[in-house]
Amino acid sequence: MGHGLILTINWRQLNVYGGFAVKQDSLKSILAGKGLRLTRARQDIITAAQAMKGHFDPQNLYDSLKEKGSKASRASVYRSIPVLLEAGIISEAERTDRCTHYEKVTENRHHDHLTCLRCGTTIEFYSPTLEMLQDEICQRENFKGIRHNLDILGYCRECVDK
Amino acid sequence: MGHGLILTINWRQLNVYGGFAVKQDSLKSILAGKGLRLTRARQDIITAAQAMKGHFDPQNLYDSLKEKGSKASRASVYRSIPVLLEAGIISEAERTDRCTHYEKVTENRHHDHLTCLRCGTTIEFYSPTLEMLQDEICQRENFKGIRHNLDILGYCRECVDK
DNA sequence: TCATTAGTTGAGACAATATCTCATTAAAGG
DNA sequence: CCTTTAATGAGATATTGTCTCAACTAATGA
Repeated sequence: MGHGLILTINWRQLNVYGGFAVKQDSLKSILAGKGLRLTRARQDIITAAQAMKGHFDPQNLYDSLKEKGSKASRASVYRSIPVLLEAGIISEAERTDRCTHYEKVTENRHHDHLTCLRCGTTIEFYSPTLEMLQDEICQRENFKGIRHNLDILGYCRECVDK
Repeated sequence: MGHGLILTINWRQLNVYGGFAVKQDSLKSILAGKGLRLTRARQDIITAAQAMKGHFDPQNLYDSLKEKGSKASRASVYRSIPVLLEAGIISEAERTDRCTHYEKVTENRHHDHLTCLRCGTTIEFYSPTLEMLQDEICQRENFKGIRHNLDILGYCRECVDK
């Protein structure tokens, strides 16, 4: 499971995550393969998303764009999110009552989250067994799993006694 | 994991889920123990929640109340949801981009969901192994798990080829 | 280079969802 | 009853997400 799409793998190879630039031409051709264009707004959004630290929601991303002086609109941010998801640039981190949070895809592999109900801290974890188990469940139910969200809510070490 | 709280267990014992009435006195005393009152609005909301079939969101619940002629306001519905959750009367079913969906807690044990990205169908499943695995993960991370949400997104049997 | 085509955009309207305010009501316990 | 205080309803407000549409621009081919 995890990120799954072939496109994801290409993106991962194309992007150098230490702060280096993305190879524009290759990026462009991948988008082209999907009938998409690498426009200014899309570039700005991709750059901003890759510069985000930790979890962020669409509004955070928009704010960050404004800070950098980009003209990209809120609508474009929302419109780009499915693209960024499918391209493997970002992934869903957690869904709150308010909105969905995302995080950039880095060299880290897929992971799930423990979220503290008191202080809001999130602890990332990855369990291969859990991933396999989910694949099994999907098979059993004749379901083609694409991705998943597992959020375990509770209390972290610091908050458990309070 | 699953529902976890002591209060939940009490509720489960108090409520007869086949359509019988909730024992008002016990219910009241439990609320009292938390400094809460069993008001008319709260009663209506609890009754309505228990009468809901399948998944529902706050608006569905409010609509249902109006159908039954209750005066309870939308604000009260939103205000009651955390209470109903903690009391184990409802549980979170899934979070969409728009809002959170809930379902009443019945004699069915806790389960997770497979959600089809195309037609929106949800398939419920329960895996004891998966539950145990999560407990292990929590232990490993020194985290006190209270509840969790696992939503596997993908394509169901009918939609996988389309 | 220029013209055509079609995907994309920004702005703001709009819709949907959630929270807040506050005067009023009504439980609970004397 | 009376007091105290949680809870309420109504509507204002804030937040979040989608939609429309004229203008723009990337891609393509002449």
